[in-house]
Amino acid sequence: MTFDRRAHIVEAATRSFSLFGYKATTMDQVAKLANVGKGTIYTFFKNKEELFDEIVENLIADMKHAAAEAIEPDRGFQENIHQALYRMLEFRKEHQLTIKIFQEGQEVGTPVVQEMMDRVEQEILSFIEEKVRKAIERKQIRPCDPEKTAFVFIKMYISFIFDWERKRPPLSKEEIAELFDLYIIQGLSRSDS
Amino acid sequence: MTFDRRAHIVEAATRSFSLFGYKATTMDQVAKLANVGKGTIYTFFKNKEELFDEIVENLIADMKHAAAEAIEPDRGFQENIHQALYRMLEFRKEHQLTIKIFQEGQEVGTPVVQEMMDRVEQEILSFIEEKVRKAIERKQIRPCDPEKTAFVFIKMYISFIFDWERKRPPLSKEEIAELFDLYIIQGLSRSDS
DNA sequence: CAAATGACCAAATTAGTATTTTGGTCAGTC
DNA sequence: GACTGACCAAAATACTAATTTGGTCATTTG
Repeated sequence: MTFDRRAHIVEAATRSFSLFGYKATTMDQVAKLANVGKGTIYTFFKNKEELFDEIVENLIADMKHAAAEAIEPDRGFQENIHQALYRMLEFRKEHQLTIKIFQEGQEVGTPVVQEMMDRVEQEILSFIEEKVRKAIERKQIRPCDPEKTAFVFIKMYISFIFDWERKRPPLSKEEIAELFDLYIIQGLSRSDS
Repeated sequence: MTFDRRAHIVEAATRSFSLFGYKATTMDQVAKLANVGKGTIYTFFKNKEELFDEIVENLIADMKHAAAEAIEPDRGFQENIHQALYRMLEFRKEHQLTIKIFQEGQEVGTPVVQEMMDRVEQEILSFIEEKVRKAIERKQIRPCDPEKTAFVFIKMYISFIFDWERKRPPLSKEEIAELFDLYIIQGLSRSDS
């Protein structure tokens, strides 16, 4: 009957953070949701922030997993990058927890939450940077600074997925792939017909 | 002795908005700074927002002027776009009023101020969009959707000028020009040596 | 006796309120 | 009749009381 208490706590906290965000989640509430005395939480986690840390760590792992799944070795660099980036940002856009977190980080500005946002973004960056590095090695793309390149890729996708549709009809996944190809891969030069 | 009262008011208000932002600027203060009774302001402007409107309109005009100055017909499209975009974002970054406004819009979220931010961004977009349209006509670049293209240009420059240097050493004007050339104009395909 | 608990506490938040300030008006001045 | 500043309702702020919160630890429980 006595399930793994730690797992219960993490599960309950994940649900609460997803539903109410970081600030509005109280340790009392987590304890009740987890059917556990409040003190018990503190035998597994030093404090609220560390509990949140672990949950974000899980989230990042899930997101990386989703991105990795989107990649298929026999497809080209371009197609893989598109699938992976789209997947990660879709993830960020659809999962309750990321929605709440990014929202809270932006409008309330909780420092703990902002750190986590940065962590998530940094993780996406590393993932893409690695792919770019490999593509350069394999001469699939022109040589370039992998960090700046990954940075540009991500900023472009975020712009298309989040910013563009704040005042315009959203772009489909295919449209975004085309734009990525046109602007970043092909380039605008050479008006050859 | 009795200078143009309206001009005085605008001048005083500009100074106050630049110094304290929209919310923290009071009509009493503007009146005092302009050496004018408070009621007088309301003979020229319906309310605080309209006064602010006019000042932002001036700001936009100045910014467009700066951008237009950066353009020289005998230089290529690429160089001109770079100079114009850089100039506008530099303007936004250096002018007391834009700094205050964008800051207040972000952290306090005053609706009036956010509208103005949007207005400024929309204006930059139109300016660039027009340049892109002309470049396509003249076959200086590959055919493409001018709005999306202008959007990408701006997002990329904002990323490089504002976002990149939040956690990394800033990029020089030349570096940004090179990156713009590499990613958008040339493209990453074809690893020709 | 080790693991779990919840009453407990200082510190932080929030709710409630009195006070001040603000955008805007308009009767009166010059 | 252009201009003013005392005036007002509404909004913002400062202040305080009351509540809630993260975290602890003496006590209980299995």
